[in-house]
Amino acid sequence: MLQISQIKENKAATIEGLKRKFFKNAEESVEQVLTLDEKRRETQVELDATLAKSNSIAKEIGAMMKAGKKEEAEQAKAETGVLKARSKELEEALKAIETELQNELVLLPNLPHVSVPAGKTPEENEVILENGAIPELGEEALPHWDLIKKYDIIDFELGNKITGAGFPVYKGKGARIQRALINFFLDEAIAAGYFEIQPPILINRDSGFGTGQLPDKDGQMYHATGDDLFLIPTAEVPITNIYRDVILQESDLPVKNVGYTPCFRREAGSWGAHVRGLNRLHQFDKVEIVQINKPEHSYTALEEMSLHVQGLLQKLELPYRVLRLCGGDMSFTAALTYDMEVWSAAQKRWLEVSSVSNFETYQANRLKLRMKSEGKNVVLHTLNGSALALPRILAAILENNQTAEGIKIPKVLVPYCGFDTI
RNA sequence: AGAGAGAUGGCAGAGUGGUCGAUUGCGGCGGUCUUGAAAACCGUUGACUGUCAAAGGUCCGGGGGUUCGAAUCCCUCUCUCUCUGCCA
Repeated sequence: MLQISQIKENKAATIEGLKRKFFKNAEESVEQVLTLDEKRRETQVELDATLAKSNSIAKEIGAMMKAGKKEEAEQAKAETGVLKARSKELEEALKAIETELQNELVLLPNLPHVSVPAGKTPEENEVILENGAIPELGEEALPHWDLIKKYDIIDFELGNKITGAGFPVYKGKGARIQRALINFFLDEAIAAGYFEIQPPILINRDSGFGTGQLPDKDGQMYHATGDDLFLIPTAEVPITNIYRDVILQESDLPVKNVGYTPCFRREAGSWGAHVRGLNRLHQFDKVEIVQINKPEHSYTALEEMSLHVQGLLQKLELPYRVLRLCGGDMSFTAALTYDMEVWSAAQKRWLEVSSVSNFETYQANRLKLRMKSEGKNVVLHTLNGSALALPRILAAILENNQTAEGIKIPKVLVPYCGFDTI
């Protein structure tokens, strides 16, 4: 959620930023927000004055009662009736204005960072780096959905039976390489200074709101209606919400957390081409890194996170590229996002395996996540990124490393797996 | 799941209708003393909002109500603890 104070101070820049995110009616929305805020302040001021008067009369009545001036007290009581009615009126008005303001504010996406390229579609994302040799496979090379059958390591049919489409069953070496990847990713993050967290994977509405999944994206999450809880789409949600309504000390920063969780996404409406096999699932595993930083350090942290993710891909010997997303392709809440994609040699296309973003104050403002600095509360910056999401990494490993003798496991994973070939 | 008890400032813990935004202790901060430290003693110390600064407003788990006035009374929700039951 954008900060009203920021919108007020940088009205033109706000409108311009909203436009770069292809937000419709930017002028009108900003105007509406500012008008509502003005109205809110006026109402608040009048309400405060009315309450102040009531308070002082109530105090006087107390004194009169003590002094035994009963009649005077009765008279004063009669006086408060008008004030009471007025303050009730104002309170209701204030509530209505605040709700309206909140509803309006929540519709505004985050503003893009200056370095975000113009553009609307994925084609307009900027490729800023490509690393690693693209493997050339022979004609007989198989896509991963055939490889998993050939070696019997992941079973989609069994998943269909137990749950439904998009819930694969990992078996034998398939299960073991999953576990190896998770441990490898966690160990690497811990070595880079991250603190491991194992959060709940069901979240309540407040948490969903805090990181921006609610109110508008509830259709993307699985909903446990009996308890009104949601299955997390990413560990970002519970790990960032640890800091909801928290005021940190300057010395606590930066906060660097890492967590492994399964992730659940309904992916309603996004099924179709290019989603075969492991490319898109309803349940998948992911190790997520989350940082909380002072505003002046957040972009350095973003680069650091990007390099961390790239280091993982290098160690796994996967060819990858880094994209800087354009305004139109970035998520609602991000100010700057790098996507990491690995080359899938049999599908012959890039697969997104990580998305590293700086949200600046957008989430922190909703979360009320601040730091106390020189007596003032400063809204902090939040960042997060996948490090990494498993299924597409596994797909790339399977496809890129296939040989006549089997699939070669990347060296760095061998100690974690306990085998070097599938 | 059933019965009972409870939720108050960083922590502990008073407060049952009128200078209570809240006694007190610990902790924190400042000082005296000391070569230095500790101890002791003195002072100070909740948060949010608002403002140039004030004033003002809000907050005693959340929400609602009674009252001129609520931490205190009523309703409701959530959570915690104890006992019983069940269970990985």
